[in-house]
Amino acid sequence: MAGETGAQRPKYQRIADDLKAAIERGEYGPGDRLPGESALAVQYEVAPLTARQALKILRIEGLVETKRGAGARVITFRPLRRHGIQRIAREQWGAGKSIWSADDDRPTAIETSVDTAPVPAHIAGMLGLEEGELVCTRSRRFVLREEQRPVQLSTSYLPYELVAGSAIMRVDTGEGGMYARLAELGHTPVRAKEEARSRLPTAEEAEGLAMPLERPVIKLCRTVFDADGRAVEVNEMTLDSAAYILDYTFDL
Amino acid sequence: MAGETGAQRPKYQRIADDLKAAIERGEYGPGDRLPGESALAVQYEVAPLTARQALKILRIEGLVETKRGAGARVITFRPLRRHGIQRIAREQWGAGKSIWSADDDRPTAIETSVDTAPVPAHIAGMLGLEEGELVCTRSRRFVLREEQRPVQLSTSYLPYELVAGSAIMRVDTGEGGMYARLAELGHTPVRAKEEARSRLPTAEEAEGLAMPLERPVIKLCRTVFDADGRAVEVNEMTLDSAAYILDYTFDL
DNA sequence: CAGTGGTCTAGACCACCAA
DNA sequence: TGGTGGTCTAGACCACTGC
Repeated sequence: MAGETGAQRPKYQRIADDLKAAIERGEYGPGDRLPGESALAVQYEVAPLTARQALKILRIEGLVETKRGAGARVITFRPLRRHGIQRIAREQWGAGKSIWSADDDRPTAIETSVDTAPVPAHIAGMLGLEEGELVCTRSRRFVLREEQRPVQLSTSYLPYELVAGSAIMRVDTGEGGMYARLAELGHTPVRAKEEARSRLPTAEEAEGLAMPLERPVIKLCRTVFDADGRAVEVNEMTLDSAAYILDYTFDL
Repeated sequence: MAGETGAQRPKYQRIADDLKAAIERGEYGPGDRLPGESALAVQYEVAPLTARQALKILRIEGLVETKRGAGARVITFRPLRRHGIQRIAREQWGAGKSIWSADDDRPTAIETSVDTAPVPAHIAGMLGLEEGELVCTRSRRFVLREEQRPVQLSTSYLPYELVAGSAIMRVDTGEGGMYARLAELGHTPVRAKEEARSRLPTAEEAEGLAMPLERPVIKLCRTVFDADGRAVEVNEMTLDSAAYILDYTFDL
């Protein structure tokens, strides 16, 4: 049977392929329990560890969720679509809307904390600050409203000197959000830069996103500039890589 | 053990953390060989499999490259920065430049193959074609010139009816590339949409990119539209997730 | 050739969940 | 409380690399 492309595909890959295909066919629906690793071991005549490696693949891809006493259950897999450009377009916050309303799946909010602290070393350069200068930090955790599932961690850094005393330092930034307030302060955001890369999560990130350690996160870093070219905000985001599609639409 | 700091952090995670820190400190430079798994097993007093799990983490993050008879060697890790927007700006191809010249790391070359085939099902909708209609496919493989390292697979789909007989169906599309030719055909690209998501590679993708099966790829799908809003090209790209930073800079 | 990593087996203990 | 997955051990064989 084997012998086509790369000689023999490992057993755990074949088992994973089978399970994926079964999920694809609808044989296991969202919430259904997959066969346990011991059952798979018997069925495929492999050692339990080999069966587990197969399940691990599905977990990395976000197809199943495994819990210790429970089994492996199929996830309702509908990735969020994040519109990187339209969502922070001026029409959004200019009209008093939250930037989230530009997304297909708006269901998100939660757990905002505002603080003042010395600028972290890796942020200082991006904001044009010296070591030791103060920034306002706004940390948020976004959770899907219905499923209770956390999908994003976010921390914004703004120069303290710029936003001190403004509504940006309050948990509720008011109509139009942070960008509308920045505009009122004379620093209208006119340009943004987003950098996306992928890496494995830290223990804290994995816990905060309720995701396995072996699944990568997308680190998204947005820098926003005013008309003078000054960086007024750096937003570091952490996304579950299996939960998101990033979307950028632009004119040439 | 001595310190109870880790509490419940798995041993293989601790070992991986140690190795990452050592690489960070420069203790192991690019090309250096890390201790083998048996050496690690002795050093940390764990089973060989546990040591291997640690090395697997470094391999997923792209810090080391493992080969069967050789050991684990530290990678020269300089992620490529891909400018999603500027690189296909009209000034680029309009001036006769290759779109790659917009990137910091232009060192990329090819293996182009052009073909004509029925449109794949998942592409048909994006191009507004019916099942069975023909498309021109341009498949390429991009390799870092110096290191010989493959970093991207790419397949473009264009409606056959649109490009039949043009230079787009030749391997060398001429000055300014495909987009300049599309403009000459009366379908000047004016708008683009890029979708990025992450998943584990297929066996073919992993082989084509010379990367491990357990490290995710970034699937990047670009659709390009002309002034009439017609989709004239769909480009499906596969990127090594450890090798790329995606960069989108835009006005609000 | 000796040594390496990749896969696999056959056990074990533990933390945790569900019935 | 019984069964689950998460971690770990102690072996094994094979494919491959470098000498």
